[in-house]
Amino acid sequence: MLQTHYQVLRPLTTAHLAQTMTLLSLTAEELRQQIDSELAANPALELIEERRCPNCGRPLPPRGPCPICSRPVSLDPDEPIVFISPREDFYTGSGMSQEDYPEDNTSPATEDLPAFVLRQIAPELEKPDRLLAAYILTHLDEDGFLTTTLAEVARYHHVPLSQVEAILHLIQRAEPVGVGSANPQEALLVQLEVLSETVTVPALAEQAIREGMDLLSRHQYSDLAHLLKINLRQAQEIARFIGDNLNPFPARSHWGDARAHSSPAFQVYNHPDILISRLNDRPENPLVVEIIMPLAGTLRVNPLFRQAIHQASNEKVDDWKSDLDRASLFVKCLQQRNHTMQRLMQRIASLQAQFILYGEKQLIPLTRAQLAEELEVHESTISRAVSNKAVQLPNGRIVPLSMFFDRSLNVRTFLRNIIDMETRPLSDMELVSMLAEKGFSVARRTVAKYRAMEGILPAHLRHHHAMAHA
DNA sequence: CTATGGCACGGATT
DNA sequence: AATCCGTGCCATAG
Repeated sequence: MLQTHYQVLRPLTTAHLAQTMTLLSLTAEELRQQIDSELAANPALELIEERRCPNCGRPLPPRGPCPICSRPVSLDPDEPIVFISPREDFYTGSGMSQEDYPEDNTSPATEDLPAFVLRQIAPELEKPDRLLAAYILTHLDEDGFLTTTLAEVARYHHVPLSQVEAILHLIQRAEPVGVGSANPQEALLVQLEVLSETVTVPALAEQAIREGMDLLSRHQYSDLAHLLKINLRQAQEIARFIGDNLNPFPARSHWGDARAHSSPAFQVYNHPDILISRLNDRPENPLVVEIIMPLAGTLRVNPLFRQAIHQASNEKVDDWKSDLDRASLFVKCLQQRNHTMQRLMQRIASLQAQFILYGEKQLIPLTRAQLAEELEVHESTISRAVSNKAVQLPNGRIVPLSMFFDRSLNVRTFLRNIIDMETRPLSDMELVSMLAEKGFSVARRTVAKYRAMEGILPAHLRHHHAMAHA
């Protein structure tokens, strides 16, 4: 069913293997950078124009017909359609400029973020610094994060790094506070610092963000408590403070359209690397899985370059030849990455279709090792492919791809459910038997841990707030 | 005495 | 080889 036009599916050389592995573990965003630099460095590589399906207007995968329109009618409706989807528009890569901010969108503050910020800080800057600030501000994504590095800016403008740092310092402290940070963590730290000038903040909040960022975003409060050497309740208080007062995405216009459950829910999500939706949004249709290729068009070895090599002068010919080899290697590796991702997602989407459609209760336990065996690849291949990637589910939630391998998520969801519906606070022991009825055998101690993970207080501290459901 | 969190151990997973 | 996760044991709080 996968029409793969290339002969080589098995790495031929160690170079091939190494590069494929590297590419596999990159997110779409990182892949974009990799491709950009490769394209810039190698004249033998060529980007050919994007093809769109004449029928539905979608960008087409590198080869073959439109995966949606040309789908055989007889196709098994339970089998997801998986394909590589070139969508440059998802990324505000290197060439982004002001008009990327839509005018008609939301508050006046976001109508033109760079100008808005620049206005605030311009009075404090000399003219050359103002230019530098403007330059930095054009390298923000829609969450207000830097899409470049300070070192790069400094190099580009031939100024000392310290100067750039000073300007960024100003930018970050302008509204929206934290804008221009490299990542959510940095943004939170800046916000915390600014906040601490006016109000008192929890003593360990900074350490929590600095060292426990991932625990925080995954609601693993017990582990956070452990890390900070405090008790669970204090950890939850800190998390709550952070969730209430700080915003990991300072410039995000609508942040949290798919909010999670109870507590201060914030999740660190980047752009999705994979999109899952339902064909035409019709419930009876199969799932559509798009693996994002952050590129408008297709990469290939430039045939003209290949011809020209015969006329190359003798001293150049070796260089050209190596360019050619590199280019074709790169293209091959890219194809291999896509092929692996496609097979992987095909299998995952098929196995976890119920989860994708009906939620966390339906998640079936799945290990990377198991999948590796089925797909006949090495375990580490699956690991690389899964790590650092984000998936957008049909309901709009963006979750890490690793969630498909979460061994206990379904149990925890049931647990949450039981506690939501309880009429009197149930002890962990009672919860164990409730779960047993649902077919989960877990130890008492484990229930306690799951509770903590979900940020649910122990029985004697739970009261009844039967209402409060949206 | 009961309920729960800390710590640590071992097996599974990455 | 390193890390994660479920579990048992024990101390402590109520």
